[in-house]
Amino acid sequence: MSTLADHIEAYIKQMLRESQTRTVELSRAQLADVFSCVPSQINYVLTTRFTIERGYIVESRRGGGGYIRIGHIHVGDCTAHAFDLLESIGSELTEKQMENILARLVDYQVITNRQRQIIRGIVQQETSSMDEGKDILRAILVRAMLFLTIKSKA
Amino acid sequence: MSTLADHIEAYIKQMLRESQTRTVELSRAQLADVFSCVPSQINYVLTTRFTIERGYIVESRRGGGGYIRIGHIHVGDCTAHAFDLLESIGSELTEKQMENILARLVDYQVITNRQRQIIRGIVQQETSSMDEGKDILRAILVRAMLFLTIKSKA
DNA sequence: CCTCCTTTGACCATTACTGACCTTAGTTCT
DNA sequence: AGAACTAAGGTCAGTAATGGTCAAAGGAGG
Repeated sequence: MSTLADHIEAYIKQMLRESQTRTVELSRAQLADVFSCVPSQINYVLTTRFTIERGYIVESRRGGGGYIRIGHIHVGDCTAHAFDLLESIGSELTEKQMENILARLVDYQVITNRQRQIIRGIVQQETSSMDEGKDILRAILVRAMLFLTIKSKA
Repeated sequence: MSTLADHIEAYIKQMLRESQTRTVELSRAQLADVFSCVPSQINYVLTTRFTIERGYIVESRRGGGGYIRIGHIHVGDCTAHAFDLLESIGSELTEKQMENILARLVDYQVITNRQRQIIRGIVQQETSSMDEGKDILRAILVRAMLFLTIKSKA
């Protein structure tokens, strides 16, 4: 965690944690000012880190009294939600899609950060020597490992 | 007789030993500079020495503020046997071979009986619709799930 | 010699950050 | 009501800063 974008991300997540409603409203210009950066840097952080794939919803309004509102989708039963996520994996899974799923499962505390790293390593290991079909094998592997993890807990 | 790669390996391992968290973060370019070599030499060392089989987890990020992070997973004696078993899995694994391995792992208390059943189910699920290559996929799946289980414990 | 491991470098991919320019919404003046 | 002004936020393309890949060359040992 060392770039400006990382710090802004952490800052927003902290605000989210502190808010009861899992929603924060902020002013782009003000936030940019806090971090002494250009306002568009905020957009950069929002579009790269607070995506719908990771469970965030960002709304905004321009003009006078404009704002940016960030919400985090959280479900009561994390395990159930994890199952849904897993079932959404089709026959292929790109690295980006995998990252998003892992990020959400870490968020939901269904897997630990360490487990995420291990899963990444294993997938990389197993797919590295392939020249085609990586996405297919990745889908199978991720599904298998996550199912095992989730079911082992239940 | 030690090569440059050996020195870099030793250097990183030293850093790991000195770190409290068993994790080090480094800059590829800087490290290459320390050893006056091309940056890709670092990748060579990482891919040949810091593999998941040897218990290392390597993460990296490109771009501004990029980094390479290396973590180490200790495996206890209780799981050492399990590791040997896993490494004995070749490119194919029949159902019988799988059953043998699972039985031994249950014996060693590396996995529970319940986990064995879950693994069976997942393998069944994933291979059922294939008409050839089942043994290959089974090898990959079992290896992945068992690696994950063992390493998650460490 | 032949093979395997090491080393290098040219070329590639990804991520972060900035600034000029654009769009939208509210407010005020005529 | 309409025009002009003010106050937000949005886009996008360019630049810089990293790390990744791969094939070819080099070298040590058998």
